[in-house]
Amino acid sequence: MSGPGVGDLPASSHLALVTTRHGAVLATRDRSWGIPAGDVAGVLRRVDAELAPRWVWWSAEATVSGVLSDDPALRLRRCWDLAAVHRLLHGGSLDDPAHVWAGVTGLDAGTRPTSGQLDLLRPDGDDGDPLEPVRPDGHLRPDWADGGWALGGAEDVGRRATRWAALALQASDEQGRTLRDLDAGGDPVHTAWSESAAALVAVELAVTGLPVDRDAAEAVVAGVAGRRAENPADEAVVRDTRDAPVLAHLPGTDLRNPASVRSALAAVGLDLPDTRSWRLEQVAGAHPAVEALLAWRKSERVATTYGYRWLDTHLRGGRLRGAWSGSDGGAGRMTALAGLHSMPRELRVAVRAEPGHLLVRADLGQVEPRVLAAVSGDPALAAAARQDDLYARVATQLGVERGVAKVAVLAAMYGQTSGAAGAALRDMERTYPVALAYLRAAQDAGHRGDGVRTFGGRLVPMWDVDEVPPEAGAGALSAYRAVLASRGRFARNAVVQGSAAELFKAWTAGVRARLAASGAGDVVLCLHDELLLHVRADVADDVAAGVVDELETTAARWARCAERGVAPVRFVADVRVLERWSDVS
DNA sequence: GACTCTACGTA
DNA sequence: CGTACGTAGAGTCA
Repeated sequence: MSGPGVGDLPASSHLALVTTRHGAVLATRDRSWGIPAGDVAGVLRRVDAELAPRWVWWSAEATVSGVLSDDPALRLRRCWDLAAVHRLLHGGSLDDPAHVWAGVTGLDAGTRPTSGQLDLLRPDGDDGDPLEPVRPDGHLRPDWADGGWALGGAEDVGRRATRWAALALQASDEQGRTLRDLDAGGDPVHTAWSESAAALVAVELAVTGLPVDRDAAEAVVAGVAGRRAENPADEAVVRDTRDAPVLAHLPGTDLRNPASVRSALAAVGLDLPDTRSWRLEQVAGAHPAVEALLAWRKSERVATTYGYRWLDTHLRGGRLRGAWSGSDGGAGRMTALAGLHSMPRELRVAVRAEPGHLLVRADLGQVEPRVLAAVSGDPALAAAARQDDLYARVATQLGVERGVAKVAVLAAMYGQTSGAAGAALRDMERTYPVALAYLRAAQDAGHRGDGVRTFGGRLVPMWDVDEVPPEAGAGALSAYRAVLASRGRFARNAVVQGSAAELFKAWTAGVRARLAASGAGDVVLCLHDELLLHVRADVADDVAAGVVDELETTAARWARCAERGVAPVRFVADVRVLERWSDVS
């Protein structure tokens, strides 16, 4: 068998893709094509270029990772990621085929069979045709759900892959129907597209990696944490050198044991409830040991987490790589391993464009309050969000200093009620009643234990809380109330943070599409509201302009939901062309 | 070895 | 009694 001819497929339609170690299968509703292993990347490249299908797969991770190892520059344009859409619709982090199929069929995933149960309870395997992935009870057979279908000879695997591809198409149709009926402020179907793109970006990011200059990185590490140790004994020498300045003030302290540090500080007259940095900073002048300890903490952080071991583990061939998730956590932000989301700013000087290339850094300004204005439909906050500096306008509207206004807005979104923010919050209630009511509704839902949905329709489920019996003591009761309150704060924040994540990913998906079309370069880092691109130097300025343009496209799409009470707001990005991430301009 | 606690880097 | 995430070291328990 060979790849499909161009005329064999309808353009711009859903096209299922399943990859195996023997090759791949493409399928429409009524036809399928097999592709031998060596041809997969080439055929996908050609079909994508000529027909621009929306590729349907169970997950980008399972389907595309292998293809990208053969052809790292392959950029498939549009996709429908069943796992990503499942998480959008149903929340949570479980998105394996068994859960996806349970979501599609409306079955309770908790009743799905597992391979263990199959062995124990059904020794005969008498649960239907082994060539049919769906059992009579509607669940996937465990040996299909866990990938067992892909084991065996090329012919058998090819047959099963064809069935698996057909099932993926069926699942995507059903997900699409559910999304179209979903009651959300935004556009769930479009969100499904961008969330699918984000899942693909996650796979691409793991392959592409962040360009890091090892010498520059090691120079930073050396300056902050000391030289590279030559052997385990030398390791102790370097560590003692780091510790010495603090031990001069607090002899005999185990710096890595918070209890030891706390009692050592108490011994010099500083009785603190804990030894966290922000608390130490409050008493910085009280004793020279505090300053030494703060400096030590910084260098110890680099030494243990972002030092030579980190570089040796994750930096290869000038690229720092880690696994990514396109939507993780409660609100569906992207996450990254290998410390890619939390490397200290000091190390950004080592993130450097390769020869002939430049970085394009773009970060969204004040994105969460702008998102709040849009999704809540608050006219006054939206008016502020049409300004370059939202907080300045809020300050005018509240009649306070800009700094106070910023704290008040952030406090409202995070659910803070104490301190100076508490007072400013009352002014917020008066000035932005619609936005505050929106936040309160989310908080109330979370408090009750009900899930909330983001603008794009992502379900953010709430966790269960053990009820306390009526005769419970005051302590148990207040602990219970505290847990309910934390659930409320989480929900209040999730509708903003999650919707902002959707805006970011829609923007990122568009930027990625432009990069793919022009061949200008790659997305190399996604940092919640900041994008880092690595592009050919000769087109860097064009790419930067495209990034701004793409943000306007994304914002306009959001504004099109205006008839549903969504306020048109402006989203702004600071876009710069740089050699090093740390560069100011 | 799995788990919790403390701590801290990023947004 | 301000949100989310990932990583590491020390301690606890088995």
